[in-house]
Amino acid sequence: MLEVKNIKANKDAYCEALKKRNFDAKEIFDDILRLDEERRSTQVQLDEILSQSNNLSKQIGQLFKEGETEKANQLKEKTTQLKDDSKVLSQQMSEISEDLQELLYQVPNVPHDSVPAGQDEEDNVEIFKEGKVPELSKKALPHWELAKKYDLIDFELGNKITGAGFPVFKGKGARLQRALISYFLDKNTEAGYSELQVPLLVNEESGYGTGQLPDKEGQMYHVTGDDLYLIPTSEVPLTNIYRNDLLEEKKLPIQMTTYTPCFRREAGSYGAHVRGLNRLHQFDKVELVNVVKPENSYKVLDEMVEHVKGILKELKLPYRILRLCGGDLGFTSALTYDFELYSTAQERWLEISSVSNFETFQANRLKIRYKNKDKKKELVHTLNGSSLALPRVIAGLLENCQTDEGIKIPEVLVPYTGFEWIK
RNA sequence: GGAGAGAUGGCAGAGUGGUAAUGCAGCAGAUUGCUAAUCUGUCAACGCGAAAGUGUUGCCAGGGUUCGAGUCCCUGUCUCUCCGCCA
Repeated sequence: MLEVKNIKANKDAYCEALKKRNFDAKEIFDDILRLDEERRSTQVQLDEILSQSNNLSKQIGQLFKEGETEKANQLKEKTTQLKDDSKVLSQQMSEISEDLQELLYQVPNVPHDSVPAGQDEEDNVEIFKEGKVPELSKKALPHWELAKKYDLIDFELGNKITGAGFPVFKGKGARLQRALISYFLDKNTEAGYSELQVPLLVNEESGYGTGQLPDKEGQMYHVTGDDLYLIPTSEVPLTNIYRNDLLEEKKLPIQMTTYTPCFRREAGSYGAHVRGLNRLHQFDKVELVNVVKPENSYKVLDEMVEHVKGILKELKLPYRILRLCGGDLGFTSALTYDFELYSTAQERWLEISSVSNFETFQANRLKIRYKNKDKKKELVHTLNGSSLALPRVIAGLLENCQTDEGIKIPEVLVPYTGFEWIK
């Protein structure tokens, strides 16, 4: 959620920047500023009336004490009008605030200067590429075939237990996944992140805090019996840890990492591109969240990108980094880099990580602030990134590391898996 | 799941209808010849004001009664104790 005072100060610049997202903000900004004016003038009137009514109450109390019942009763009559007025005004006040809130929720984050204009993923800009795409033999298989051949993942079994998109990992497949989780968490804690374990179910308030609600309600599994939501990403519980907090400056930066399963309904996405591990209803992910001072956020964003690069480099997997264009940028993000792993057998790129700076957009909704040097309260910047989404890393790993003899496990993982080959 | 008790500022803790004591911590200022003491000020949100200031709101949340609610009534949430169940 954008801050009204910033919209006021930078209206034209924001409008221009939002065009990169193909979002026409002019009208909605006018409405927001108008409602903000209304809200303030209404508050002035309301405060005045309440002030009078408080004064009268005090007088009445005093008169009763002194036994001047008649005078007190006279004053009581005067409060009736004030009461009616204040009811009307406070009703107006809450309507205006609600309308204002609703409009603010509709405006996406203002893209960073470096974000290219564009319609969709076609317009994303590749900024980095690394790792050799292996030359595979004619016999190379996509990961779902490999998973079957080596009995690593059973997709049909998941259908039986739950439904499509809930695979069962088996044997070395399960072990490989566990190894990757441990490896990622170790890399993250080495880099200074503190490891947490968080709830997989969140309440409505948390959903609003990070922006999954109200827009993306249909993407989350809703546990109606207790009115809770299964997390679509651990960003939700992690970032909500600091909801409504006023942090001390010395506490920043806060760096958190966690491993959780993620649950997404993915309604309406079926077809060839969702085969195998490409798109699941339940998948594992190791996440990074940073809560930082505004002046450091872009430096931290770069560090996160370097950190994820380091992991992929060690795994020796071919990947590229994209700077997302305005049209592909998530609603809450100011700047996002996507990491894509090349899936050799499928001959396509798979998104395995997304690293974003939300600036104050989430912090404003979540009310995460800190006291700066001048003792002024200021919103923090929040950032998050995956490190990494497990199923697609496994898909790419299986496909890229396959040989005629079997699947060769990357060296750095061997201490975690306890085996070098899947044969 | 059943029964009972409770929820007040960063923390501790008073307050049963008249407008939130007090203590500790933190921060700021003053003062005293130094790891400290003492005194004063200092909660948050939203406004108004050029500023000094100043108004409103906030005692778990949401409603209600009242001229006036931390206090009374209704609903919900959470915590604690006991019982039941249980990895």
